[in-house]
Amino acid sequence: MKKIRTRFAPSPTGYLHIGGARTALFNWLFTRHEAGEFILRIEDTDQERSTEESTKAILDAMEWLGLNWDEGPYFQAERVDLHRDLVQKLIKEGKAYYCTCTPEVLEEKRKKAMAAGKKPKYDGTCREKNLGKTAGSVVRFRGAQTGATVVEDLVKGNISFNNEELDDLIIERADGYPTYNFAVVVDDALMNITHVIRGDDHVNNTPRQILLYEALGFDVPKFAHVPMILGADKARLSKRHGATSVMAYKEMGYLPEALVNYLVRLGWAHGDQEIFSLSELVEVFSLGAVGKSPAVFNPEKLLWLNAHYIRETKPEKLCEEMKNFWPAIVAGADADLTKKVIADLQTRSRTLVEMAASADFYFAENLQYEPEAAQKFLQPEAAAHLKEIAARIPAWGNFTKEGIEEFLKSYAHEKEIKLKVIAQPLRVALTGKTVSPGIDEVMVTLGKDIVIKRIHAAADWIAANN
RNA sequence: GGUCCCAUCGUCUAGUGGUUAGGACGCUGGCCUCUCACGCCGGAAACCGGGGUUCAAACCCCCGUGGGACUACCA
Repeated sequence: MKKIRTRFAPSPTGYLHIGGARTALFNWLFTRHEAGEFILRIEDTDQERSTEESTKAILDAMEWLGLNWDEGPYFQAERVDLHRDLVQKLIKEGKAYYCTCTPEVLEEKRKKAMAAGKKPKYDGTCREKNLGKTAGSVVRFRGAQTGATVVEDLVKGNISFNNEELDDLIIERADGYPTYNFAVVVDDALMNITHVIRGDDHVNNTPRQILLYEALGFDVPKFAHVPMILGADKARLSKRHGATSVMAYKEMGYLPEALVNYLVRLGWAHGDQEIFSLSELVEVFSLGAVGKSPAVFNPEKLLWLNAHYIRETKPEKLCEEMKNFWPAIVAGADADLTKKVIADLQTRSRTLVEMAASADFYFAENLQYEPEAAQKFLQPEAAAHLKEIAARIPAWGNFTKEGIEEFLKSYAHEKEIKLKVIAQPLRVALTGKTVSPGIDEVMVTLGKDIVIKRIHAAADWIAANN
């Protein structure tokens, strides 16, 4: 049996977007599952729109997602000699011909045909003229005009096209560069790609490509067209639906595991399972389980998955991830402290950005109180409790989560008050907010000294403001 | 317009002739509780419509309807 070889072939005309990432992911999973080889090829034959920055951005995003490749990146534009040779071969064999119709004339004819309610396909003006190469001429493929071409698709099943629907597509442009449909066939064939997995916006191109494979004498690979990703309005996902760049999600504080897990569940399922690690996916992924219908991108569920992975990830590892998100003051903080802060915040953060935002009070030199919080809880009746607690803490030996809980409870019991009577004022004193991690966790993380200092500061504040 | 694809809760989906149509996100009631989360228990919520085939159809067939893609000297 032939070794499985797949490829991801983005065009470097922008960042790697969500849809492309999922296509890459499906390719990668299928290949790793089959122990095949995954090739990366940059389709940069559009000289106008391709940029190096885009190429780099795509590579970065692939790496961030953990989608490594075995060969490449190859650059299609560096292979034009190959393409041109094969174009010449087709011309010699009478399977392609020069065409001198100008884009303007073609556009005109298209409009007319549309207006008359006819198919806007190339009318074959130059098909039998046997023209030679001239300035501005292009090369067209002489397509079959009868019969049918069947695409045997691994996810959609057999799709049949009447060849008369297919017109003579341009395979080499006036500038001497091959067009997509030609270059992709040549490269996939020459790179021994066995399975072409791509978005289903390509299904209509596939019969022409099959004809090209056959004309060139190449084996036709297997095809798998995965459905599109749509926005909330069911239109193809685009910028107006929100962030579509993979790296934008990194910047917004998403973990790659979350994005991968979310993306794979768009159009693919394994029973009722929702959570998958990359290695687990490699084990269970199959193209047969890919659905046929398009999926709407749902940011809420992504957020849930991200929260899940933030909760599940070890604080040590999150420390690393958090480096780009912490406020500036954290730079000098010691790793032990940041680890504790992360542990406190893990169940309460849906993104790393959120986590950083809710961590600021830990590092504040002079804690600011939220006005409503201070007004409600930093009242004279709380001051005595705060002072007494601060006075007792130094002697309290067991300064752990459990120890503090015990300390607070026994204090409340002794004073015959509810725990919450002192918990909220303490919370405001220590965090400046009414919402925070558990008061015991906060105290442990902050440490005795800062706790005492902040409680005194709150008592002073009460005295000064009443 | 033509060609092609698609169709189960709002969304992602399980389901391949006989199920109280299952799970997840979101929404929602409750429990837990020092606040907020987490967690746990419960609820509302779907087979696009019409014809067939069959003892029996979400599942098979046909026709509608709706959505999407393509229709470039873009990929």
